[in-house]
Amino acid sequence: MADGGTKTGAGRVTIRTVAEDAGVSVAAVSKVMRNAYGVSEALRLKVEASIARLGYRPSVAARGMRGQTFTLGVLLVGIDNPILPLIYGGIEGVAEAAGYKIMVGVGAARMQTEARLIEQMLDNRMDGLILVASRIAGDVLERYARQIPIVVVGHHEPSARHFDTVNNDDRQGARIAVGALIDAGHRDIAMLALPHPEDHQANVSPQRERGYREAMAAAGLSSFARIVHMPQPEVPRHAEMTALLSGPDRPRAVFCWSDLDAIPLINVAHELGLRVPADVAVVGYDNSQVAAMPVVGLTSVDQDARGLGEAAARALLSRIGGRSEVSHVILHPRLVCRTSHR
Amino acid sequence: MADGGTKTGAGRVTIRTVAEDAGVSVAAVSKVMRNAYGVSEALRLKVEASIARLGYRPSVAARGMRGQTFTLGVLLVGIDNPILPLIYGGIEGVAEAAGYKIMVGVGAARMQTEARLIEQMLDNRMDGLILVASRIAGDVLERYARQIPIVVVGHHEPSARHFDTVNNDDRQGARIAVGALIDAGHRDIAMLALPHPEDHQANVSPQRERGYREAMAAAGLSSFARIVHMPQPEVPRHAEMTALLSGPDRPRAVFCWSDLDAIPLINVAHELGLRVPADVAVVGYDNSQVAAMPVVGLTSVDQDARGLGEAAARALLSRIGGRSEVSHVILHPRLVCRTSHR
DNA sequence: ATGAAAGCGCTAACAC
DNA sequence: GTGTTAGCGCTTTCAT
Repeated sequence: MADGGTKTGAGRVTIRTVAEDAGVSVAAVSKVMRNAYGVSEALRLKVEASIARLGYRPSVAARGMRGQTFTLGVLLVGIDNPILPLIYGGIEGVAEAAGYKIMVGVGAARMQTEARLIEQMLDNRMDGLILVASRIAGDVLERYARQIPIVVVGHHEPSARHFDTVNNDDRQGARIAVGALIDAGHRDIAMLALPHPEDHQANVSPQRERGYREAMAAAGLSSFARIVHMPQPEVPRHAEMTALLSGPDRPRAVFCWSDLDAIPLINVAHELGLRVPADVAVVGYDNSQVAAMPVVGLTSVDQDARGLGEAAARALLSRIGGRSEVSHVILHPRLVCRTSHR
Repeated sequence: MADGGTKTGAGRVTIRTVAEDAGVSVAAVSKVMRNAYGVSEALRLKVEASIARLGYRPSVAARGMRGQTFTLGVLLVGIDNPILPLIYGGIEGVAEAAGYKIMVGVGAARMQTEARLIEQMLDNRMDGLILVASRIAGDVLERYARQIPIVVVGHHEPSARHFDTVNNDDRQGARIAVGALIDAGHRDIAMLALPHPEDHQANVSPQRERGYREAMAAAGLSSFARIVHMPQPEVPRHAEMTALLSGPDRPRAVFCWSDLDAIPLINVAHELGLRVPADVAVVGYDNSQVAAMPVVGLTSVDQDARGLGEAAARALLSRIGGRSEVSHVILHPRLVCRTSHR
């Protein structure tokens, strides 16, 4: 392997180097590093001086072999979903303030990859894990949760007992979105949803479908209700969307499970010469940056992504701190109105 | 801390567990794990059976204390740049095929954060580092490169000696973009660039500025050449762009250093009632997903982001493998034509 | 309050 | 070809 290496080579400053420099024991240095109990002010000062002078940085690897690594693992499903940076920002803010580092694992939305990623984090001795928009089933997570504190964001598992969840109220968000469409005078409102998942109600799309149905029913519009499930992610959605908007029974309005599909839908409408919202109104979910662009002007549900991240980090830290009762946080979404729905 | 823990607790399967189960020494197991030289087929089979049966996974932390971790660190500046997922995909493909894991560090574009991130990766005993769009100065990197193999993507340091670089030819890309504008009949072509960096020519924007000037000069249009530098990232660019497009000497065409600014510019034009490209033509750089949307239709330079990632990973692996001569890879960009430039 | 020493799980010499 | 063993840098009892 490469020469350099961080290995024991000549230069590397270890806890022992510091101890010798400060004229104390390694145990003393260790205690100072961890703010442990039982160090005199004088000793702490000496040690801190040496640490600063030598530029000592503890090895996370060595730490991980016995104690905490003070590192949180964050699992992201792909890095192309525009909501992720916001969630991540929230996590980072809280974690950093508490003196924790973050390592990110990026997984395509394949379940197998995700499981590998969790194990990788385990192998790296993270102190805790935040799973964002994971697709892994609840019972599998319960098993992992026995090995490491876990918080899940964007996946509804209200009956989970050994890991925490943080979500926005997807049903409510959908009701708000559909309500806005109804208030704007639309009746023939369709919904664009993800393909049917195997593990029923845990994912966000099915939750939003429920909210959609509830809102339609409450307005006496159940007869208009229809949910179009997108084909698998591998299949291009373009054809499906074109079919939806060019058929004879084209809906007058569409509530999309996510901006990820709402924005392409607006583009398909544009291609077909349909005006938004005059010919077809659209509301999305996530209030992503692209939605806010004037040429798009997509009305969208904002789920306070940063708040989700912050709540997740707080939950994880309290788990690490010893809490064992489960915690399920639900944040309230709000609608951001632009030009696409009325 | 939390009960569970991955610590030595009851269950954890270590190399010793495997050794006992297989009836061999720990060294034997270690060798099998690393495909090291000198293990009989019979022994290897026994050990592999035990590993599978016990579900053994080596601790990266422990590995890192003596040997390689088989983990590559990837430093991303923010996760909101749409080109990053592609680069990442390229890195991951090559790394995975070679049996390496990846850990991602996410840093806002603040330089101090980046340095911290590098040290964090060092602390975690990564085998090598890929820095994507880093802003860190070359001499600082040279220093870090003595401790760990480093490859930099999207930062021109042709004279670097201890770390490798992988880039697209930003000057050429700019020349192609400006050439397309000239071919479309435009003469009054401005360029939108990043704020002037301290470390002159290393970043991509200044390289693209050079290409812009060269192309303008070659066409005898130097008198039209003008580069508008965006304000610092904290300041909203909106006002600056509005000023550019609404002044009396509004340019007829704009080459933008990145889609990141080209897309907002198109939106500003839209707000001002300007038609693109009839009133103002626009060409961007990076060929991001949003650029491809029909409502945007942005002509943009594609720098083969996935190829950059793959080249970077290959370079890093060969560094780790022992190469010590420096390697500077340059890929060739191509223009993707849409509706915004003619 | 401080330090000595026993590991943590693994790799890499070095014996056999 | 296989096993023994000495660390890697740190945390953590347990003496002092």
